[in-house]
Amino acid sequence: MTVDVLQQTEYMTGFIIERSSKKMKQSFQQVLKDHDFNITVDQWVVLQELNQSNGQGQIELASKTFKDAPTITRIIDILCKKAYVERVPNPTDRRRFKICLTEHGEQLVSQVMPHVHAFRQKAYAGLNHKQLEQLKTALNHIFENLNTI
Amino acid sequence: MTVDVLQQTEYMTGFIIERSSKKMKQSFQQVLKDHDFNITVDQWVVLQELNQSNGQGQIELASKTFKDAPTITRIIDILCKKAYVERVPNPTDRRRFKICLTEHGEQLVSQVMPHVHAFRQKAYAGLNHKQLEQLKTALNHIFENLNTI
DNA sequence: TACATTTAGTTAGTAAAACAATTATTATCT
DNA sequence: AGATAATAATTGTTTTACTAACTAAATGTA
Repeated sequence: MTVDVLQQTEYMTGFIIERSSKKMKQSFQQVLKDHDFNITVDQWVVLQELNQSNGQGQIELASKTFKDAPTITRIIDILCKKAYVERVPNPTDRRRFKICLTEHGEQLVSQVMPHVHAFRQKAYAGLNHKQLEQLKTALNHIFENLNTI
Repeated sequence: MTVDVLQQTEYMTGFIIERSSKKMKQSFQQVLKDHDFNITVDQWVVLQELNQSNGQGQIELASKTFKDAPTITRIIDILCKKAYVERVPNPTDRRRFKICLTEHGEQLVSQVMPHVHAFRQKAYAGLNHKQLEQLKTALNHIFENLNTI
């Protein structure tokens, strides 16, 4: 293995990570569109996180979805307009809101979930548990390498 | 291994792919900023591709960088304003341009490259060649799973 | 040649990401 | 209590993603 080939390997890695990430987003967006769900993938990620833990503040949502506060503000704005969530004032801290799924939002989540499972089956087909674990380990390793202060 | 844990594994995988991809982009953007290179990561990707093969058309650039045509149009607009590239008319096809690095652009590329190499060393530290190959294989597998028509 | 189709690139509008700056509220610390 | 710092959320700006509609040029075909 020459140095040049190794450099090529490392060059391609960043591209391949970004490309697969983009493709997953594009592909699931197409699923949402095909079934006439009028939401984006990023809006879905927030809805799903609320479905797991309803009533979170925007800071917590930002952290769990790996988005920043302004992005969450705007996504919540849109989801409120669509009546999938509502900002409930937090009586113990008037800076905060509890972001809560509406009944309409809960219905949407339960309608989308089967398509999520089908999408994962398609995306990860041919990869066994060990391969998925190694994939996550390597990506988390890269993340931690770059997450230093 | 229960079904629930496997589902959890698969759930996290998409998040981890996106998170590491975002982190790489954010982290390299910080490198560019720290050294006062007034370009974005996406602009850099185009410059680097031109450095490898100068004079490509915009369609080819879009394909190689996994961006779409309108995005390439705007990135080229910006890079032209910054005088790093220029649109050279293609005499054999008047719809097309050859996108060419200027001398100024070539200088920028040669100044940025050392930081790219340092960034890769940091990002992939602790991962051996086999691990990087397996990482790429798994991600390409996912990409191909989703790339069907 | 004339007509339709394809291709390269641009333009416009909405959604999202990153960053900085700002406002309002709460917490902390003499 | 009063000044200061920290926190939650919003606003503004630039850039990118995606879609659709559009221009102009090239290609295919009757």
